[in-house]
Amino acid sequence: MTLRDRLTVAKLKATHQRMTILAAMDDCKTHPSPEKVYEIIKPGNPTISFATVYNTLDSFAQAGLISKVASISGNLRYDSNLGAHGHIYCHNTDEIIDYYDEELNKLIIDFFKKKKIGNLKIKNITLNINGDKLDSTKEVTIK
Amino acid sequence: MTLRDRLTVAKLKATHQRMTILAAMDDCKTHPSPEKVYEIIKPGNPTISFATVYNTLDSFAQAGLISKVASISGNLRYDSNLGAHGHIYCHNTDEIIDYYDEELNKLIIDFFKKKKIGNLKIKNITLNINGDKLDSTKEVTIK
DNA sequence: TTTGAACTAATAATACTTATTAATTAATAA
DNA sequence: TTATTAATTAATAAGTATTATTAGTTCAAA
Repeated sequence: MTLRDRLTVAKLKATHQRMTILAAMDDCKTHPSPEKVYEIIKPGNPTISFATVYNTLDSFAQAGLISKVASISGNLRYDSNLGAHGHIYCHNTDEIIDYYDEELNKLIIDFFKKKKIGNLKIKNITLNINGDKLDSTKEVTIK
Repeated sequence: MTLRDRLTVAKLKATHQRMTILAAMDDCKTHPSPEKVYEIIKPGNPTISFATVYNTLDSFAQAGLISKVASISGNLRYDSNLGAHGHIYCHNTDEIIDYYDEELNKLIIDFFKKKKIGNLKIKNITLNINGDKLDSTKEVTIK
């Protein structure tokens, strides 16, 4: 689906600013802060204001186009990956890395089929792995 | 262990302010923000400043006496429950509720015995359940 | 096109967090 | 017990992050 159509489906007017920001989120594999998104689009779109980026990301999250990610550092972070997945939080580098494992996903789904949580409309269930990178210049590896 | 001893073990001087704040955290079953902790102790300790509460909570977290909890709303939240447990995030009420299930805990531990995550020193693994309370005047129930 | 509601840019206001510093306090040793 | 000293605190200033305001602009429907 095109950027325009996705915005229309979300009942948001398809403005240049919004399409630019949505495209940037699509491309961004990290979990960027509003500041970071602003830096990414700034060179190609010098007239888009920071407040617009900030408010637009919030409206995208409200509309379900992206999601907010809880962060330890306290800063806002957004996630363009809407599928079920977990996160690895590297506290010492402030990185948030996606974690997905088919088997784990199934395990969790099966578990919550049996469990009942009342008075709550569940949006999603995610597994968080908290830790510190040992070598901050290298990647975290999963196998 | 007494409040005094716990502070001493953590290599923090056992001041009146710290013992007051640590006791408040012990009693607090929610996951309070610095502001909330300040409100709790204020009536009985009108001379303790907000900055002291703020900085003290941070030093407690550094020392491992309590832990920081990631929050969606972006505000700092602390947790006095240091055992392995997950959280239920109610986005519409900004509540964070502890979730612990013996079977789930075992499932996750067993899973990560098999998985290897490299270049990361894992502190803890928690399951987050995100959702909205249906009736915000009532509790979330688990069974 | 024209029209009107939605949106944006710029910036002001507010809220949150961190830093500074003089005064105070706890823990140690005399 | 008191003196000493390094750590801590209160008060507040400074720095960031977030939200609100508003005049002007843009989009999309007619």
